[in-house]
Amino acid sequence: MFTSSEENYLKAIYHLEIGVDKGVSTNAIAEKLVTKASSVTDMVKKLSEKELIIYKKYQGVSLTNFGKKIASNIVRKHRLWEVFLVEKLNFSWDEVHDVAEQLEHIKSPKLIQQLDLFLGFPTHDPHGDPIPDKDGNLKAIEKSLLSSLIKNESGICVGVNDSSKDFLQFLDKKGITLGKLITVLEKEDFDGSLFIQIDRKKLSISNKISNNLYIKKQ
Amino acid sequence: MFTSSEENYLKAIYHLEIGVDKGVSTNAIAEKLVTKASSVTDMVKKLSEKELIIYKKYQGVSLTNFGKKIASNIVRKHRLWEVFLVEKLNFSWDEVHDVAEQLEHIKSPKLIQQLDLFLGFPTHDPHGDPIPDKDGNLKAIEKSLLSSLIKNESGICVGVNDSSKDFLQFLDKKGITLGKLITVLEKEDFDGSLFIQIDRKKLSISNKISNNLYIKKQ
DNA sequence: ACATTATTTTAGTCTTGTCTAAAATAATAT
DNA sequence: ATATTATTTTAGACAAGACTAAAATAATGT
Ligand SMILES: [Mn+2]
Ligand SMILES: [Mn+2]
Ligand SMILES: [Mn+2]
Ligand SMILES: [Mn+2]
Repeated sequence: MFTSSEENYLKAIYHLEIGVDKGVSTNAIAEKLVTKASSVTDMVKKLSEKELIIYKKYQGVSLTNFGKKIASNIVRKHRLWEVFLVEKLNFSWDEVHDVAEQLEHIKSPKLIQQLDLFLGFPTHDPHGDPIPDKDGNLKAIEKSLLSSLIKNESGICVGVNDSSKDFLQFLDKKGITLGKLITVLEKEDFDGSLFIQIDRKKLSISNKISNNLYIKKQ
Repeated sequence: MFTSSEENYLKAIYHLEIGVDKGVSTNAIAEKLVTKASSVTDMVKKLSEKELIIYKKYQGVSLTNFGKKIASNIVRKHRLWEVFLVEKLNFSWDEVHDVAEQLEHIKSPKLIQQLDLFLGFPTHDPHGDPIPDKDGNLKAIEKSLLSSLIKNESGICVGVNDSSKDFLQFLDKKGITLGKLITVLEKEDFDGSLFIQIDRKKLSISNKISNNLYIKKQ
């Protein structure tokens, strides 16, 4: 149906337009896809021709319903494959992304339907991100940034805001994984750092870390 | 490392040079890949530049050891994915090929290593074809065409020579699947057709069929 | 041996997706 | 209001991988 390149542009726009009400800028897409603005302009014209996005010169772009459907399906495939890699093939959560970037472009509706079944219809990927259903709907989980907790509050770790290898490996090193209970013992006002309890360990984490960890308050 | 297109050419040459001692012809490759001879000439020059094949004008081509390694690895991936689709995702043997054609190009050594483990190190794919190991070696199974059996001989069905959807679905319809015991009850000399027993059923099959079914004699 | 046919290669073109450099437009600052 | 800067688009080029048509070479038949 569509080329891998087209799919990657749709996916980028899908992620970029979340939570913003104006069009996604050419430069934003270029940065996300590590390409040049001129290349983006070219592709954006093609996607517009195919009614996947709305595009007016200098105005940025937004997905049509059709485009949204295609894009969310790529995200769905990406996240299902990530679950597969972690649950069935012993990958760790910092190893799955690059492979999923390839697998998400495999074309076979039956494959994804059966994979979904095989995995037991997961709703979230290994990073806590929701998996869209066939219609693109996603089950929003109520979550807050760890940095928003105050002293003596606690919650379960349910996701990350930054999925980079570096950050995920850092969390592993500190013993922070999804499902763990975190309690805020102290909060330093001057730098926003937290002194937390996780398992039997107490540790101090910077504001940069707590701004990238999602918690389900309890 | 290599593009999907390059990998497809290498795989085609790999399959075509089995059992022949002279170079694989341009036309043979073109036919297998459903492309034009001129396109093949172009690609063959590139692969030759990269030391994947030996090519001299008008002489046909053959894989170098390096090319053979790359090609057998694609075949390995193709067949492991076919096993996965049948064993884990409820695909039937006539549905797996097209998806495997895509999956074989996914680049991740860890993925294949873990898939192999997950599947229990299978040696053959759903069509009875051997799965090359990491070094390209394949475990040859002794097998004969069903058409070579004589009256009252029998054997286990271990593979197909034709993996087309049509043929595989025909076999399903007749209840012929890998692992089944087949006994030749009668052999007609004038058309080579066989009257065989499989399970409790007796049926007649044409020479065209028996020429595409591999049997392990017993 | 030579004419005919089949195969392979070359030459030139096209599409996709990228790039650089330059031009056009929009946003911002004085 | 105008100058400066930032963003976006256009123009032109390139590489990969395909194609058609024509030329070159090899194979075959008489
Ligand atoms: Mn990912
Ligand atoms: Mn993810
Ligand atoms: Mn196959
Ligand atoms: Mn097979």
